[in-house]
Amino acid sequence: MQEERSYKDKKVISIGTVSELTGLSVRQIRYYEERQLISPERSSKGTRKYSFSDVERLMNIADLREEGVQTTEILKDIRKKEEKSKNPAQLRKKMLQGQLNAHFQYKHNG
Amino acid sequence: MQEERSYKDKKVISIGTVSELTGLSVRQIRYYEERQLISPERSSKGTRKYSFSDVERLMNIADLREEGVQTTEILKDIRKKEEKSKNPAQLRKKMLQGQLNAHFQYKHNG
DNA sequence: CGTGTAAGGAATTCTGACACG
DNA sequence: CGTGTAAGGAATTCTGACACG
Repeated sequence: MQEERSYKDKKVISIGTVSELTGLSVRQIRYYEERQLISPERSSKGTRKYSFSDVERLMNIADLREEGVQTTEILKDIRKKEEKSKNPAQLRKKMLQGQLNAHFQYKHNG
Repeated sequence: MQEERSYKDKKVISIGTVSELTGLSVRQIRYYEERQLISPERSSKGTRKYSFSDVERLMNIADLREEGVQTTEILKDIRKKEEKSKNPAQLRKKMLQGQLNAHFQYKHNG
């Protein structure tokens, strides 16, 4: 419905609410922005506004940080993922490759 | 995907942002709550939180108010609509009736 | 590197109330 | 009835910085 997508990406949530939603401190959320892991928008008065997508991404970041992954590494991961989603042809190719791998593995094991 | 639905109904937007999104004043938004046209949640510290659904409803309310419809009437409208969406069988019946009406009207006019 | 905290200021939100109509 | 506004207080958000490690 296209409308649904816009809800997920619309930046309307303030940092305090994001903090509650993710369990991260306000300080952490601002720091991840400094490291370019997220890019909130600014409201007319300068307060940060986040989308549900941002919240999800922050939860991923939180998980990775708990595993000890540094923000620099996380940034690389994010860039890889974005590259993929911007190149559907390449994505399909990789998925096909995955299926082929699974296929041959099945034959070998069977 | 079920997830999408949750974005639309999750109450995370503060009143100032809702005001920007709808063009209504903060005073108006609070008043419509007093008249039971909307029911935001309260955050841990007592601030009102709205969902995208609430924002949409407020835009409808704004349109009706501009036409001069009083809040009491708007409340009735809302209750009617909610009744319908809670009774799918009745809803289908009404839609069928609508189709029948359109059919006969067509025959008469043609 | 990643995060806590105190600092000072600006803007938000809340409630109850008075005003106008 | 519907909405604006001033009032006083509490909580939020912002930035730049110092601290620890």
